[in-house]
Amino acid sequence: MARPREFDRKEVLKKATFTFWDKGYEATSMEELVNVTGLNRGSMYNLFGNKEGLFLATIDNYFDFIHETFGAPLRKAEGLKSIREYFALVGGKLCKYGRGCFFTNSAIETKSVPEAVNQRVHVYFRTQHDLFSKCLKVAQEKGEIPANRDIQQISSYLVCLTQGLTVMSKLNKQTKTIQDVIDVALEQL
Amino acid sequence: MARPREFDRKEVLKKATFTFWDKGYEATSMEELVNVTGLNRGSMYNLFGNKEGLFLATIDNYFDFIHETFGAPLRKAEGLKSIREYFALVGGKLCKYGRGCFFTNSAIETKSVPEAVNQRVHVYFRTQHDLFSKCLKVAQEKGEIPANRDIQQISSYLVCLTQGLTVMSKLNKQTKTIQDVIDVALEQL
DNA sequence: ATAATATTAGAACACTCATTCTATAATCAC
DNA sequence: GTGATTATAGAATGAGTGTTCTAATATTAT
Repeated sequence: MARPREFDRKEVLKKATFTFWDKGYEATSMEELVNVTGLNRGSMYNLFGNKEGLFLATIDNYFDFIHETFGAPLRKAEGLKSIREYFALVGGKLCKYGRGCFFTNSAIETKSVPEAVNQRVHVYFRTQHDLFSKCLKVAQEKGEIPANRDIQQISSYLVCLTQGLTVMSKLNKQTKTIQDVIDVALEQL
Repeated sequence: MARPREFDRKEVLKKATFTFWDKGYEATSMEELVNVTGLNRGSMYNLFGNKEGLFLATIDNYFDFIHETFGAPLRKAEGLKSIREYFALVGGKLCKYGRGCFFTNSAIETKSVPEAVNQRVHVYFRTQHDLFSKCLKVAQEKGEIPANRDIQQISSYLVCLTQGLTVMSKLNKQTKTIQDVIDVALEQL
């Protein structure tokens, strides 16, 4: 039998995620990742293969985080209430972390990032769109929004809103501005 | 007297701008910039000092481009009409180029980009906010929007919308989706 | 204790990066 | 022409990159 690991894969991944999320794929060096995780270089390559593999792992890790944290209100699909709850949550967290969204950041960096990451980013935004659609459908059944409104259109609008908020949170850290935008944006629903 | 230049500074800058705009600061090498501009390495450093200087020059060049192209309808300040015109223009160009907005991309890359660039990015978004405000004020005077609405709030919302569209144009190149979002977003104004 | 396996620390490698330097060629005023 | 100046082509530099390798150390079942 062999010597057991001295580190926790989850912990390592978490630290790497924050680093990539903060600085992007290209600007983050393995040197820095080794320092920040405290993990040995060799163990790093053993665990994740290479920089691409590690980045993919952090993207997956982030997806799980998003799914748990922000997906929850949308999956309840209780109509407009769920959507308002979602944006309240997003607004709060965006201001708190000030890093924007890891997926959005990677979407902007699309030309440098491994192709597998681009695919996951697309899946994520499609998932988000679908979740909005389901909530809006319920809202329509409840009579919260007019029956003649195009749900796909509004879903795209809400995806756009999320991405806009994401960028703003990297520029302007004032919680009030983010909250103002959410208020105006959801007024019409 | 000395030998005259064989290149046009404006042309060089244009090519460099597209490259940085497309790939970002960190992922673009001087090697590539030398190839893409056709300019000699030495002349490059003579003209712009270093990579930072060149990037700053492209950011300024891009600002002028934006100011001329997209600023025009907003500076007319004819109320809601100007704002609708602006988003029609933005929607069209975003889809056509598929590069997003150079300022937004740089805002996301904020940690790697020279500090002077971050300052310019902030100035740009403040300018955009102010232009929206002026248009909305006129709209309010004309009675196009209710007198009790908060203009600063709506301006922030429109800035957010622009940034969201920008990100979407890098993800989804369908013109229809972009147009759909603009339609929904401006419905309430 | 021994054998087997894993982790560690860090040297080594090949490559790319931004930048500088050198030598040559081209242009102009005189 | 001469001399001054500048562009050009590309070699050279030194630091940083992702990755691999080596040797030593630690752990555990037997």
